[in-house]
Amino acid sequence: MSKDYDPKEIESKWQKVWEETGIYHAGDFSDKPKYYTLIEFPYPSADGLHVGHPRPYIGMDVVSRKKRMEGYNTLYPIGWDAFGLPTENFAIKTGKKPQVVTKENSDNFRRQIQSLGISFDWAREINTTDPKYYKWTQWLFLKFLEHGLAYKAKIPINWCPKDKIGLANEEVVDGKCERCGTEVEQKEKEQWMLAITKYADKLLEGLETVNYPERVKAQQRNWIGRSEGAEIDFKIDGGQTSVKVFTTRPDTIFGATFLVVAGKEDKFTGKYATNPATQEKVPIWEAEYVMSDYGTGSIMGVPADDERDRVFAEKHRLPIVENYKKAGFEDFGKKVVKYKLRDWVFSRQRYWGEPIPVVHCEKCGIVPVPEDQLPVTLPEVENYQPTDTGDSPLANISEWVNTTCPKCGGYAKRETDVMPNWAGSSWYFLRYVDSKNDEKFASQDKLKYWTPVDWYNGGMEHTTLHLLYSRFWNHFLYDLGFVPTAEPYKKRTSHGIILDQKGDKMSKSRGNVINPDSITERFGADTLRVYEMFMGPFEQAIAWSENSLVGPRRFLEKVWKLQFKVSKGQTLGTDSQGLTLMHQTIKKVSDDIEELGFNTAISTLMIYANVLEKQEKVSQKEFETLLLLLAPFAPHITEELWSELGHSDSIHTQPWPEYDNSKLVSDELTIVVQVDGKVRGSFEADKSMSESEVLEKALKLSEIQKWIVGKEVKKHIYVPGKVLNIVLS
RNA sequence: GCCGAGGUGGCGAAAUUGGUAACCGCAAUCGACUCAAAAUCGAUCGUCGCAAGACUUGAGGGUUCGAGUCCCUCCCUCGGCACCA
Repeated sequence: MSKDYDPKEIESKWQKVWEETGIYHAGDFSDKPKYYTLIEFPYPSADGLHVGHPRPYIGMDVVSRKKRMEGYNTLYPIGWDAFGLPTENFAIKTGKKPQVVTKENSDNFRRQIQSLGISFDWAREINTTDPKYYKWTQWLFLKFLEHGLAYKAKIPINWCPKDKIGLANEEVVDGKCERCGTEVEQKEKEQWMLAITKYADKLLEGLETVNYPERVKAQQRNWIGRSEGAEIDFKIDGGQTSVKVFTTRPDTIFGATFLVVAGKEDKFTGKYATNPATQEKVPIWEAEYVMSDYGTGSIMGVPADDERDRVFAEKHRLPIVENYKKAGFEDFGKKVVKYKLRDWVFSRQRYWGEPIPVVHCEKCGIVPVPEDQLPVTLPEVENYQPTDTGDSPLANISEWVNTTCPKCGGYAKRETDVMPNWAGSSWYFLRYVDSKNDEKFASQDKLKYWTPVDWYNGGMEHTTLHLLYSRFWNHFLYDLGFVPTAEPYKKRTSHGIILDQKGDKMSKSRGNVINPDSITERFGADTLRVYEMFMGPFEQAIAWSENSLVGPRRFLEKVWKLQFKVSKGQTLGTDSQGLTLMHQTIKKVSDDIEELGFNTAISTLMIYANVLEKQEKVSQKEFETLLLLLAPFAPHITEELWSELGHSDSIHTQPWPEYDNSKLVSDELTIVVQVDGKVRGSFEADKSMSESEVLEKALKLSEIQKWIVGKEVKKHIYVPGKVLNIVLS
C-alpha cells in the first residue's frame, strides 16, 4: 500500500533533524572554497511575516543550498534589524517595553521562517538592539568621530511633525515623510552628521568594480550626482565684492548676459556685476529656479545656450547674444566638482536606537566615551513619548544624562540623541562572520576568510539608502585597515515584491496581507517555496494568486508518486534520449539558478518529471537526479524520498549532479524545413546526416514537394541540426 | 525633461540570444472513473476558417534566406531622479 504525501508530517520531522545535526552551520575556515550569501535582515514587526518576505529568503536559499552541494563552505546568516520607529510607537501606545516587544516579534519571525525550511545558520543570529551588538555600532561611530567624519552641525533639517523626528534627505519623498506621509517641515537643529560626501568619488568609482544590475548602479550614480564644472567670480562694485557662480559650461561665459541668485539671497539683487570675459556689466536677478543648496546658489545666465535661461531672459527682456565666442574650459574661474549627495544626518531625537556614545563637558566640549566603557546602554524609561521641543525622551532621565567627563572628571552630560535605524544595518554583514566576538566587531582572520559577501540580494528601495550607506561604512573600514576589501558586496541582485491578488502592495493598513502560516498549513512549506519561485521572474513584482498554488502542489505529488515506479538497482537511464534529457535538465537547472531563473528551472524539472511519469519504469539514477536538482527548492520532500531510497545521509550534503557535455545533444534530431522562410514540414534525422543528405531528404517530403513543384530551387540555407530553408524566389 | 526596466494567448509566462512563437503552470471545455462530487487520468485550448490555409509578439518602416530578438521613427506602462546650472 502506498503512502500518501503528507507535508505537515515530513516537514516538521526533517526540520527537527536538521536542527539537531546542524547541517546548515557554516564552520569558520575550511579547505573548501567559501561562499557568502546574504539577504537583507528583516525588521521584526508586530504583524509577523507576510508571503512577500520569504521570496528573497527562498531565492537565496536555493542558491545557498546549491552552493553547499557544489562543495562550497557556505555562509547564509540571518538576524533582526530591530531598532526603529514602529516598535517605539507600539511602546508608546501600549506601555510595553520595546525590548520586550522586540523579543516577542523576533521570536514569532524566527518560528515562521524556520517553518519554511530555509537553511539559515541560526547559530550566528544577531539582533541590532542587543547591547552586545550595538556596543560595536557605537564603537564604529567613535571611529568616524576620531577620523573627523562624524561632526555636529546646526543645519536646517527635514522635520516630521507627526513622528517628531529629523529625517535624512533619503527619507523624504516628495516633500513628505517616507513613513507616515506627513508634510515635512524645515527646522534648525544641532545634528550629528556623517561625512558621506567625502566618499562620493570612492563610492562612484567602486561601482566599476562590482557586479550590480545596471539600474542599481545608475540610481546610485544619479544619487551621488557628480558634475564637473567651474566656479567663476563676477566682480561687483569695482571689485570690492563678488558673486561666485557654478557652471558646467564655462566655455559659454561670453554669452552670459545676467546672473541669477537663489530665491532668498537678495543682497545683490538689482546690482551689476562684471562678466570677466566680456568686461560688460550684467544685471543680477533672483529666481526660484536656482537652488540655494546646489553649486554656489548662483548661476550665470546664458540665454543663448540654456533653455531655462532663455525663458527667464525673454520674460524679463534681458539681452540674448548669439554667435558669441567660446572660451576654453579653464580660461576663467577654477575647476571644481559638485555633488548632489549631501552629508548624512545621523542623529534622531528618539528612544529606540543606539545612544550616540559621547558626553558634553563644559570644560572639554564633546568627549567620546572611552572604548572600555562601551556599550552606552539605553536606560529604562517610563515614557517613550518624544518631546515637542525636539529633544529625545532620554533627555528626561536625569540620572542617566548627568555623568562625569571621562577626560577631566568634571560634570558632564550625556548625548541624548540616538542613531538612525540605518546604523545597525550598515555593518551587520561583517558581524555575521564572528557574531559572538566580545573583543572586536569581528576578528581579522574571520573577516579575511568570509568577506566580501559573494552574493547579496535585496530590495530596490534600499539602493540609495542602506546599500549606499553600508558601502560607505565598508569603504571607511577598509581605509582604516579593518576589512580586506573596499567593496562589501561582489554581486547584488534584487527581487520583485509580491503584490496582492489585485496587484496592490500588501500592507496592514490595506488589510490585504497574506500570512504564510495559512499557506503552509494547507499546502505545505515545499509547495509555498516552489510556488514563490515558479510564479514569475524573480526580479519582477508579481501578484499573488491563490489559485495557482495547486500547480506546484500537483507537481510535488507527482514527484512523490514517482518513487513507486523506481526499479532499484538499475543505475542508468533507459535509452539515449532519456540520457540526453537528463543531462540537459542538469545543465538547465544548474545554469538557471545562477541567473535567478528559478521559474524556468522549475519548469524544466516539471518537464523532466512529466517524462519520467510517462515511462513504465524509472531508474534509480533518473529519480535521484530529479531529487537532487529539486532539493534546493523543496528540501523536505526530497529529503524524505532520499531517505526512503535507503540513504542514511542527508540529500543536502550530496554532491550536485554534473552533466556531460557530449550527452547534451540527442542522436535523433528534428530538422525543420522551411520554404522561403515559412515552416512547411519537418522530419527526424540522424545526428550524422550531412547537409546534402538533409537537403535530398527534405526535397522528397510530400508536404515540401507541394510547394516547390515546377519551381526552381535557387539556394538553400542549412543550420546544422535545426533548420533547412529552401529558397525559391 | 533625464536615467533604468518593460509591452508576447483568458491569466502568470517561455523562447538555446538571428533559426518551428506561445515550453511549464493556472483557468476553461469535452471525455473516462464515480450513485454523485472531489481527487486522478486522457484529450482540446493564440485569432479567423468546415478545410486547405492565412494572420499573429505595442504601432509603422527597414536589414536578412529567416526578426519577439538587430536598426530607424513613434506610442504606452512601471521604477528612480528632477528648475542640479
